[in-house]
Amino acid sequence: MARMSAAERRAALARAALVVVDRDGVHAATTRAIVAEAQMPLGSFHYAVPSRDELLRDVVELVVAGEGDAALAGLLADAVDPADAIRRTLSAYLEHVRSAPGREQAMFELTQYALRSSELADLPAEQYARYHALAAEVLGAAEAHLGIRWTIPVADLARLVVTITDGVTLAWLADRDDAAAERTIDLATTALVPFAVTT
Amino acid sequence: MARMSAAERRAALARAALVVVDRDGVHAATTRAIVAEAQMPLGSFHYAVPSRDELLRDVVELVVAGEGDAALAGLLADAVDPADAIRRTLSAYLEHVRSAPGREQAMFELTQYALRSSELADLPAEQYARYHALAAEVLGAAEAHLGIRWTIPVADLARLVVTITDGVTLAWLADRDDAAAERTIDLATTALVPFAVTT
DNA sequence: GCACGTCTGGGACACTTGACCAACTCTGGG
DNA sequence: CCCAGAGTTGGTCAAGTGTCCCAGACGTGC
Repeated sequence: MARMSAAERRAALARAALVVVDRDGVHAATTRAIVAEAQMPLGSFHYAVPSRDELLRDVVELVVAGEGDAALAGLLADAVDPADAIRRTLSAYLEHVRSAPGREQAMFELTQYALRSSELADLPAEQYARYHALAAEVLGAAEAHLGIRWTIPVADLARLVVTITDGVTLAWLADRDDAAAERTIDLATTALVPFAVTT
Repeated sequence: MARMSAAERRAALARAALVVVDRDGVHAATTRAIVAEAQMPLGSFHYAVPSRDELLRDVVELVVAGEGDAALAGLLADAVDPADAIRRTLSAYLEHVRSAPGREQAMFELTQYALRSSELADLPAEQYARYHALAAEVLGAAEAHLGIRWTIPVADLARLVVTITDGVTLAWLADRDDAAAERTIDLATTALVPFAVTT
């Protein structure tokens, strides 16, 4: 194995763990599966990381960061009106989920796992705070880009948006019904539009 | 141990497994933990059930059935208008979650677990079909009780409602923010009301 | 009364898991 | 040059896992 610092090795292990969790689920992310994915000997694991839970914390960080990048990537591009913008944004999110279902499922699994763990119990709250902040950021940017104003506090609307994306994702993961998911997004769009007024 | 048929024993094991899953999570629902909860010797397990996964299938059935009872229990009681009815129903659901967070989390965990398992992969689709049907039933009953009509197909609206309850539950489980959850419900109510017209 | 099929329950097996260690190798600063 | 400390690695441990087995107890039909 190439020589690398403990910090680098830890980061590499976190990336490998994410690959395993994505492909096989959290319950399959054993120390051995992770080092196999990272092509390291088992001994390296506890040299770079104090415990398995500690590494999973890193993985959550990784997932949350990745989620942010995807959400912000050029969504408000060329929408003609608020309804179009909302629909496109939600559809883009669904597309993001469809392109990597395992990763999105891993996100849920990690949240549930953390909630049950005494050492990781604080993570989910932080994780969702980040999601809500991210959604608020997108909504705030939309005001400027579309020449509109939200008639209710952006923080509240952000939470509702995350609620909808989570719910749509969960149902789609369960039944993989693309058409139904699109219809739900259309409906949600119709329901959200009245919260925007043109300035 | 009292004498009982294999079928009865299987049902008792399923109930015990649900208690364990509720309290400690799916990953803690080992054969030994389940038989300990049911106060049975370990040997009884594989006499009554061919495999652990097979029992988890029963548990999902149990949860889904219980969920249905809770959702239908006197929700449309005494609402003065559609908005009130929607808000009360969603709030009642949130209260249901708050009173038994472990069970609701267990529901999500079981869904995710089933999605990863090759033998249980068909369960989540069925599970969500039941949820959607249940929501549609409630919405249909609301039309009669409230003297309204939904302006869009009830099936589509049902999926949106499940989307919202799932999303609200997920966020609340993560941050336990009662006030924020209530605000989300208020907002969702406002967004849904336009889909109802009085007849 | 008695055999036969159902049920009981303690023990065992083969395997996986997270964690740890002691012995080795390499590298950079004095 | 050399040596202290950082990094590497295979082996090992105790605990826990799902599954299976079998000797016995029970209760029911003949």
